[in-house]
Amino acid sequence: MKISEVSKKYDIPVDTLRYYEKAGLLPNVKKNSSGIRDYSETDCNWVEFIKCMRGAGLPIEVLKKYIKLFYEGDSTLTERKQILIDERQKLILKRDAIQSTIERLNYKINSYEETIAVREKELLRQDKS
Amino acid sequence: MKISEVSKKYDIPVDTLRYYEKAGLLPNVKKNSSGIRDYSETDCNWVEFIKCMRGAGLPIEVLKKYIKLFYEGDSTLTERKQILIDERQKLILKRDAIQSTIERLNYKINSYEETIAVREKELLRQDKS
DNA sequence: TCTTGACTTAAAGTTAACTTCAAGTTGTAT
DNA sequence: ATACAACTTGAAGTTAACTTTAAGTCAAGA
Repeated sequence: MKISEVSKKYDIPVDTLRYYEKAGLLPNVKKNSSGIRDYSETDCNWVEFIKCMRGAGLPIEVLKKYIKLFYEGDSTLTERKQILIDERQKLILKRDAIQSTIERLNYKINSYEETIAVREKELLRQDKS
Repeated sequence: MKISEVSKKYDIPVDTLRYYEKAGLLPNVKKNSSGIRDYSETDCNWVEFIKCMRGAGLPIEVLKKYIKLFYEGDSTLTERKQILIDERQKLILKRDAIQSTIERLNYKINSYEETIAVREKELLRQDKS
């Protein structure tokens, strides 16, 4: 798979894909004799994984570390697991912060609706008098 | 209230408080005759609001717009409400993306646990033989 | 063969949100 | 009075994650 196809498939700019590779997130993308990238299925799965994790805000550095350990083999299993546990915990906190902000916004939006309703009634009363 | 007290109360660096003010998020902080800031209760409430919204990732620019409109009075009520609705929607999407990433991590962590358990059993069997 | 569009690189530029720095002023305790 | 911590400003520096630019190479169609 060429970079432009991967780009389309996962909706990630080609520049970003090359950037990820340079940053160490895709250490195994092969190139043909003329230097053009050919993404394997495994590469694509990594791209999809990276997209998901980045979408939740995991830093490049963390993903880099994780992927590096992955390619080091089974001796890094527990370390990799710990990274995922740590990041999951951060996501839980982040999700909860967002959730309570959503609830605060719900409350505020309701207040706005009430205030606006009152203002409209007042205008109506003025029209009639 | 002095800036250092506000900083302590809300756990926000003084530099960040001054930065917020410069960015237009705290347009009403008064200064005494020698130029030292004196935060009113209203200022503090804005600080708390900003902290909450920033904690969920709302951009400075959005908060700046909202606060500007607030100080323009009742004629901006519906526009302010719309900003909150838009930002709430973004937060909902963000929360859901994080939630599905958490679930994916749950699954992966479970897989790691199983894999590690198998590895440990294998080691044990080797020890015995 | 020539053009065109996709590919390559390294390096510089951008954006958001701080964070630090330099240089000076003020308030309080001894 | 003097030290010293906290305050002030404007400007420069930092970090993460892209994004753009410049300058070139490669492959396929007219």
